[in-house]
Amino acid sequence: MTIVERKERQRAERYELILATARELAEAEGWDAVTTRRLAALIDYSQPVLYSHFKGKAEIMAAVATRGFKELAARLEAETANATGDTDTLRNVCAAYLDFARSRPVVYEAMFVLPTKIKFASEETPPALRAAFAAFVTALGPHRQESVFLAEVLWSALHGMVVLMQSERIPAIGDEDRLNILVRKFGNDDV
Amino acid sequence: MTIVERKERQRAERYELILATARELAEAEGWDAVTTRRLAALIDYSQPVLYSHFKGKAEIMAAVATRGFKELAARLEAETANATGDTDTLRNVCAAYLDFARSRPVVYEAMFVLPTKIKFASEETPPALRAAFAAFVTALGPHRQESVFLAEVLWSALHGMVVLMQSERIPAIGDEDRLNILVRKFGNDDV
DNA sequence: GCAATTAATCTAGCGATGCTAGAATAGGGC
DNA sequence: GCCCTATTCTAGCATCGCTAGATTAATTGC
Repeated sequence: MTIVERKERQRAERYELILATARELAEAEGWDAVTTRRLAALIDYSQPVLYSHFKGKAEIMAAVATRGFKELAARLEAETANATGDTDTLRNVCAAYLDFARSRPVVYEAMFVLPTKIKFASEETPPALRAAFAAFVTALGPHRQESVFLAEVLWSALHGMVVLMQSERIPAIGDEDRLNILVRKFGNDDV
Repeated sequence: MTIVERKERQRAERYELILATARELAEAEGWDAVTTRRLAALIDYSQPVLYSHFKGKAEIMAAVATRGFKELAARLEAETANATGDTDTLRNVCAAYLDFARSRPVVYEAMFVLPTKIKFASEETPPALRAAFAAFVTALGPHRQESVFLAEVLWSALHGMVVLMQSERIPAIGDEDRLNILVRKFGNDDV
């Protein structure tokens, strides 16, 4: 069985190599530059090898996105876990979300912008994605009415800020100010 | 000169035909289906004719987007103009924005989602786009601190709701509830 | 250790895409 | 009616995602 194991391990390594290379190429030149030919050349294999791991380019991007969900969830949960009960938890979670988007713009794009087959807000939703959303609900504090809708609106605002900034539709400067406003508006002093 | 005039008029008509056809095809099957070949076939001309009007597909989409800015600005200004001073102005403007996105999803996509050469928040920004943004500032009411940043955050929230809904990342139901929350949070009772 | 079988990988190609150079065709001016 | 100019089309390029079939490598059976 050890031969089979070795093969499986090598396949798994190549799977990871494809994902890492796709992400790096996207980070360097954008998703449009991630063509199956370039990706194959970068991993020193021919095109069809990609299709033995993934059904197509979209599935590669979905896999990169799934990794992103895990990282995002970890970052957000780190903030809610450390929550000392002070009122800064909401701000910290929002800041962590914006930081993630800033540090991994193309992964963010695959997760939340580009067409994806990943199901949101359904039973098939990946656990990491649910966890990330749950962090918003937690950060908004307990005992609030319509907390799911509230979290959706907060997330919408953050997402809007991210994509409008990334596409240069709102200025990069003002970042901090906008976060301040958002936290003030969604803080726990109910209006 | 009458012959030249006729030619110019025919060219202008064909320009409009291209834009209308591109929009209709996008509305029917999405922007991916708007290929230069299909578009040319639909207007009963060959491909290169498109390039005598536009530099490329991106420019056609930008032209459709520009028309969209005008329509959006008109819709939003209709709400701020009718403002009787009551507190519903903000809600009406937000609702008008969401309605526009709902009624013209692909135009909205060209305006605010897809990569575009149209400059936002700069001196080259089209007047209609400025007017639309100004409507948000107005709707938020006078004498408010950081009114531009505030408007940017409001717009971000609305945009986030639109794109996350259109890409099925937040559920279609809850629409009304989310609007209620947003208006409550951004209402003029400063916190 | 060698042949036969199976698995892995590659070459080559299909039907599209956006875009364009050069040929063909129309139209207006004299 | 002829010529010239402007318009439009035909045909093709490079590239895209993806795949069938040939080819090579690895594994198994003897």
